[in-house]
Amino acid sequence: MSSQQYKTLKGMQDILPPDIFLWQKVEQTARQIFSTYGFQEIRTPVMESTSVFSRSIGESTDIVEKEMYTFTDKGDRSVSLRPEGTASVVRSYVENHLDKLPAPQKFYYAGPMFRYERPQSGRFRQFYQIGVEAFADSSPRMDAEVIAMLERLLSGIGLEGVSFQINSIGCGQCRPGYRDALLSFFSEKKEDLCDDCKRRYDKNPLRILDCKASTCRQQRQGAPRITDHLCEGCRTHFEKLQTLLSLLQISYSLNPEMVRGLDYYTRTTFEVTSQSLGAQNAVAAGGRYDRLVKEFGGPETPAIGFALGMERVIELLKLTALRSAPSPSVFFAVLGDAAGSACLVLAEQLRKQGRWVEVGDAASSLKSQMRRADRMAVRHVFIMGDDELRSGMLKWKNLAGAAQGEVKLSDMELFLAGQS
RNA sequence: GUGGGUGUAGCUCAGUUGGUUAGAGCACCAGGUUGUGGCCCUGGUGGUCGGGGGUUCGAGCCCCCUCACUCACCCCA
Repeated sequence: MSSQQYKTLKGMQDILPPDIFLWQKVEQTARQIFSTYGFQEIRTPVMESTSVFSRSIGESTDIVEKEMYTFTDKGDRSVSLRPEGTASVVRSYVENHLDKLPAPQKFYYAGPMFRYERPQSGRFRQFYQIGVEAFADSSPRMDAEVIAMLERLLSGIGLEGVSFQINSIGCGQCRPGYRDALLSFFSEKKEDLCDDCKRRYDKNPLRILDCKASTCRQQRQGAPRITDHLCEGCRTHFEKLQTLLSLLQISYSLNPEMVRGLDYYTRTTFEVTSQSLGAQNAVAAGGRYDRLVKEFGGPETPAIGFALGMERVIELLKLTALRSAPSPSVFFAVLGDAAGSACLVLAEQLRKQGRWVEVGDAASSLKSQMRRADRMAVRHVFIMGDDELRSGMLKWKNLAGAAQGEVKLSDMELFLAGQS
């Protein structure tokens, strides 16, 4: 405790067994499901030129203004650890001319992100996201596919009690008009808003819509809705998406007050939340960003993606899923040095077949070795001593039940094959 | 960056109005007669009571400072 000199940095943590098995399960499921939708993995560096993030996420967002791990490298360049995944993927898309691949181009990534924030429940300075990005398809069908894929992932790993919310925040055509409508609506109520919202009024008025303060909740009664201000294109896109989601039998709710923190979003936005998580209740979030590739110097390319917060998903899984750590299939309890050596050889043979095999410590008692095997939840224990070595007959015991018996050394593999 | 809460064994926590070598449960290790786990019994390992200073004859308990963790706000996955 206090005698410990070294510890992880604030907001960073080790991921250890048995938790790690949940992480692996989520990652494996994601890879499997994503592949059925034609998404391929992309790995980008965790560090980029600072401008990659500041230009895409938005110069005046909190992420860029105060939450990035930014420093100057030895070549006097400003570099930053990635605070999210999309900017890097878009940079890579443009840099590697991925638009020349058959359209649409679909990618996923998994890895750590970094934000210098005060940690709290479900929020860390190093956190992991699994994300996907689909380029060069502006159709609401792609929106529906991406959302369906997310839904299948979450149900595939056994998550329950999460809800999908969708919204459209319009495009460069219609959002300015909505923003003006919002500003004029709140202009006379500004003094009654909380201090944070007075600031939001100038900086990001859409944020007033999801303020938690009760006074602001009252003040925004009757505020104009983005969905009533969408241009023709955005409106039909949004309506079509809803039709498709219903067709796919994905349950969702409309949330016209859902806003986005990142500047690059257009049209469709969506979010998956859970009531079991505390204040940071978003499990996954995403949306369409039809102008970002162009802003990065690439061809005009629509795109949509989402990111899922691993720690939050794991937290939810821990609430419901039973934790089953893998366990050895075979344990050799050995008595005497000669038996120990013999079992070392046997263990190698069985491991070649992919079995997890443990060999006990010949220096400790049989009782102690049995206890150890039990605590590891081993399926089969074999006892090897001088007698067995001489006769070539091994004693076996099934720890789950209490069955025991003998088996010829030469029949062991057959025996195990029959048992499992 | 702002506010609240908590810091006693690996984990979860007791610790009476400040008073002798600081406890429990769980976990871990080992025994309970020759080579058999789980249940039970016994024993053992393990703590400078987050750190520093102060008050006192005496501080895990009181005061100050500090650090860490945690929850919430801001913001966000």
